[in-house]
Amino acid sequence: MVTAEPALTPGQRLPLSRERVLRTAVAIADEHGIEAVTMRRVGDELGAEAMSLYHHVANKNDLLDGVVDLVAQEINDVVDGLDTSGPWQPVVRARILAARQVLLRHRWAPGLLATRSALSPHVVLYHDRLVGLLHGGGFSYDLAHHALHALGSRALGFSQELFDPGAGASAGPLPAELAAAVPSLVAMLSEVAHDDPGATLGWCDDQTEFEFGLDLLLDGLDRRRTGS
Amino acid sequence: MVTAEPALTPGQRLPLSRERVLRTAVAIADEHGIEAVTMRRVGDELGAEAMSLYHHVANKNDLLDGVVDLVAQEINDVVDGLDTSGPWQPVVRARILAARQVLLRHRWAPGLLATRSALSPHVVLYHDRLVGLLHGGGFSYDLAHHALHALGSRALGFSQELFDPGAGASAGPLPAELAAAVPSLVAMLSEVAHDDPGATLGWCDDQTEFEFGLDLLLDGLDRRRTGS
DNA sequence: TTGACCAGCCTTACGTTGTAAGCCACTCTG
DNA sequence: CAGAGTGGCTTACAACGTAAGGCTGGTCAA
Repeated sequence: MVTAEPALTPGQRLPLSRERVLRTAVAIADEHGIEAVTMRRVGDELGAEAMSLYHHVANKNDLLDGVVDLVAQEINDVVDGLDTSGPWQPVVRARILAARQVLLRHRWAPGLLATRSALSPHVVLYHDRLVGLLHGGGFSYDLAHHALHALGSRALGFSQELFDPGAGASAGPLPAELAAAVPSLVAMLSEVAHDDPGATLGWCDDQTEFEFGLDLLLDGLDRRRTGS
Repeated sequence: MVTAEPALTPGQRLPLSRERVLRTAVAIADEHGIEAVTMRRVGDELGAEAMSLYHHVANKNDLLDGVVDLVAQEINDVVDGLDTSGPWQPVVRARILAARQVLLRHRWAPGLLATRSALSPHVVLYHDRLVGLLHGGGFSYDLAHHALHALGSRALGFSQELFDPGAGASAGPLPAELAAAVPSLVAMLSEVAHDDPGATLGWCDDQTEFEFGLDLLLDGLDRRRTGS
């Protein structure tokens, strides 16, 4: 039972709608992972047949696009409430970290975001506001443009980690024969106290590391801005 | 056990092997995209049946893991030939840009890399060498660890772009009603001369923008290293 | 030499997926 | 009241990964 429903006269069913379909898909993904989102499953959850969904979404691709946009909308709802006064850097930083918090509620979302080619209106909106803040903070549009590229997915609060250097410490050591071949990693991992394997966003992207990389970029951008 | 290739009498068929299966999968992906890589298709291409592949790969997941590792191996083959003398920063920079060149030959690879959870031995090797270079260049292991996280997928030569700010310029303007809602983006795009929509790596990640973001990170890391 | 074994191929079949096609029951509108 | 949506449902199909097992030729111990 995924959605709270208004009281209906018994026997009557709440009609489907694009909104309900998308929200149900998000709920399923939150609870069982994105791979559990199938047309039949979404239909089941709504007490309908898979084919009925096609009256509200064009196809599964469209459904996933809608799901992404819904998450992006959730991000915008959060960041629009943030204070935008003061120097650009803490403002942008807080905004990105707030977006990140939303994505932490939908761990499957970064992976989905990354595979969508169609541009979600709310993702575009998000970046528009970001450019506005940068420009208002003294960035030329040219530098703001570079900034968007440089931040990449970090602008929305996640980063792509291809391989988790901390996994060897927490999830058991590397396979022995591989460990012998990677002395620098072994040395690094034995020295790094990676004692907070807490909230990660997919690819060993814990909060501290995310903020480190983000600040590296923001500091660098500010230096480019002031021409120092 | 890798058997040397036997001289075949004409009409006889080259036997399958994990190596051949993986190389064929890479070839199919290069030519028709990663979604064209199905067990049946790989089998066809080898003149064999889909089920025969299972004698050489455990399942499709294993096949894709192998494909990723093959690409990573190709990267290692290239970067191992690079000069590693001199200051760390240009050495690492050149190495990452060389890795990028390999990925540009396999445009589907970044997307695949991003979805694999199992760690590829060659990806691990690549990062080991990178850590070695950083440490040799004056990084503490702790800072090197942060550096890996900060670079993320950029260490291997690509970046995750969720939305292409240049697409509006090259692929026709945004939908009109959306354009009206994003004044900052419109202003930015009208000012930015985005005249080289050439070699991109998936998500509007052209060479200039990639290098801009990379240098931002490398400069920042060097500053952290020297404690300035 | 012979017989057991087995690696490496093939065939058949099943469950799951997205979705095309079409039926039917409403509710509007002319 | 006729006709046209609108929004459900049923049926059916092709493509996918892969389980199960058959055939065949080569290897090797007895």
